[in-house]
Amino acid sequence: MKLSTKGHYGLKAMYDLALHYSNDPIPLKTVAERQRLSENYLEQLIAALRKAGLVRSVRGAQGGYILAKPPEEITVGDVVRVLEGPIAPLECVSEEYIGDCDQFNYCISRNVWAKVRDSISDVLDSISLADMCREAKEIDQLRK
Amino acid sequence: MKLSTKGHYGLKAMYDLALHYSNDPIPLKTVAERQRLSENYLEQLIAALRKAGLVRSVRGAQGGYILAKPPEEITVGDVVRVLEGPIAPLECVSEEYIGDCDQFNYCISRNVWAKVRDSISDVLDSISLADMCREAKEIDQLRK
DNA sequence: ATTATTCCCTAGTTTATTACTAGGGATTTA
DNA sequence: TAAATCCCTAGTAATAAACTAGGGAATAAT
Repeated sequence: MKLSTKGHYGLKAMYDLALHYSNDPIPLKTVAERQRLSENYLEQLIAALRKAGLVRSVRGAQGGYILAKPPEEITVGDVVRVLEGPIAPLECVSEEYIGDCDQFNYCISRNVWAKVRDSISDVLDSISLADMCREAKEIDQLRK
Repeated sequence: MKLSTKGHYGLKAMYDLALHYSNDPIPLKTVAERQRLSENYLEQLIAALRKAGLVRSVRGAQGGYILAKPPEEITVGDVVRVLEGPIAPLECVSEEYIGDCDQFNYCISRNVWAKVRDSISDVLDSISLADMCREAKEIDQLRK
């Protein structure tokens, strides 16, 4: 029952872009350093996020990445779905499943995984990047 | 974001044992046939479940497996934890984590996965094998 | 113009895991 | 004693994860 690092790293990157959200693009190198991630690897992840329309890129010197929408309008679910594929603990509970499982319609254990999927989706879709930034601020307050 | 087949197959087997729960043990061969699983593979899974105390085994002819407790007292969470390890979308949100992540205490994305973990746990712990049997019966009723 | 910066793309690599298969031994009932 | 059954270990093929490496294309600053 595991996530890959893709979702985790990708979310960290998006969170970083949200924390520093402005009109100026942020170079990936900066993000990678701040979040301590491999830049080359992160490149691959953010490419997927760009193709999905969650970030915009600006090429050339002084270039970088910016969120395509304000942090309030991007949820963790959006990010995770791009990087990890559809949320589905098992293939056959994916919304996109076109399968050949002969027990499809009366598989009881399948119903269990469908419930799990729904609860994961609910959580991920209920948290925006802005929520994460807010939480970070609160934690910072408590420290002082 | 995937489960392995272990959890799925193992749950199917436990569900099968629950459906046919009585004083007599059920040979694994029967379970494997009914649930269409590889017997050899299932052996490995049920060995883990036995060591965890969820099923009892009876050796020799007329032997087989029986649930160690009535279906009401075994949850899906019990089964899944044995086969998939602790419920944790990421290592560092496992209860058992003894780690070296330097951002441990202020990693915001980690908090997200902790929420996911809790919601998965809630779902899995709220469903017993008996619940699954009941659901199967209801579906069967609707069909008639 | 040129150089430095940055995004962009693809291919290769290492390691681990998954999902088995295979086969033999131990135990018990008929 | 034979058949049924659990029990255990080792091997294996395929896949995916998590990168590394390196070069090309676009743009801004000089």
